[in-house]
Amino acid sequence: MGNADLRQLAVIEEVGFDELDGAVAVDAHNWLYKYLTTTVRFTRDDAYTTADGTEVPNLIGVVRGLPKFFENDLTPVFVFDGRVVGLKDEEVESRREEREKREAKLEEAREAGDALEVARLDSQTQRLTDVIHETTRELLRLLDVPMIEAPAEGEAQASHMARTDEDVRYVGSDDYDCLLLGAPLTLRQLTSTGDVERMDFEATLAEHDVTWEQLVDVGILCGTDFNDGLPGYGPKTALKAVKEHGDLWAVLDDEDEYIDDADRIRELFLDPDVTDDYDYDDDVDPDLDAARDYLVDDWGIAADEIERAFERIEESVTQTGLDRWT
DNA sequence: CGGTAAGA
DNA sequence: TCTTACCGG
Repeated sequence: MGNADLRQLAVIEEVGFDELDGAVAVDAHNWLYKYLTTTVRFTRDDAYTTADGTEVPNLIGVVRGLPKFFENDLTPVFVFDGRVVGLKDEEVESRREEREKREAKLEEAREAGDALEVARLDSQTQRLTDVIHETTRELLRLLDVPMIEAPAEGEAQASHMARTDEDVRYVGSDDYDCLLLGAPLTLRQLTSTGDVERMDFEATLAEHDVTWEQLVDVGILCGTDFNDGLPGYGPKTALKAVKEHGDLWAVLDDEDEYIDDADRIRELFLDPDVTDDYDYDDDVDPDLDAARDYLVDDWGIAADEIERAFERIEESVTQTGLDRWT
């Protein structure tokens, strides 16, 4: 039941930032989530929580995460999710169960007086709140960072842009779904300090001598966000079966198995709900004073927490000028 | 999602 | 060698 199965099939190369340039369509949800779970420490609630208890770890996270793009000649285009798409009842149900399990553990920790565990579980349940989304957008707006609203899933829109928009060279996401969505080059680990992983769609197809449709079929057999996959089918077995029988239907026929809505799931990857009706200006001209005021005056962020990040943004944006691809 | 231990 | 289940982040 994991897309991580696809890692074993994907052609992935480590690349240095100096090998990259151009625009990258960043899956905003994935980037924010990753940033909040890795960089922002739940042990330091104080720095990220306002006087009235609103948690806005994203404000520091976003402003500290941006210089990495600018300093390396990458223009981020943040792609936000639209409406939630296509989740089956089973998936909704299992998420509800997960949430209830977490809440039970949280209650348990509260009763035991385990403050650290409470903070940890708390930060897991909160995560990407409406406030976090709204304030992230406002901050990006002030910093003049390009943003796109996806009609449905952000990673689908980002993958579509990388496939069809000649100015967009990469998708930025850690999600292996991007491979099934046909994103030519996906940059993983953009939030970490080390090297970036570049996942190559065409090279992956060539490596295993399969078509895009067949790769999607392999993914469905292993299991995706939308289905459970066949028991006993991991990446190797699924790939072998699809190549042997040609496509998903032939494999299911041979195994006398059935996957609910398989045709619909296939379409979610091969022909997702995306739009060409977007535009953005990659000539980034941030209003640094306004952004700084927003963080410090409106949200009470300590000025010294963000000063260095602002210096880096100012230097990199004014020095290189991010408009050289227009 | 990554790592890993266990089992088939 | 491959799949699964679990945990910690």
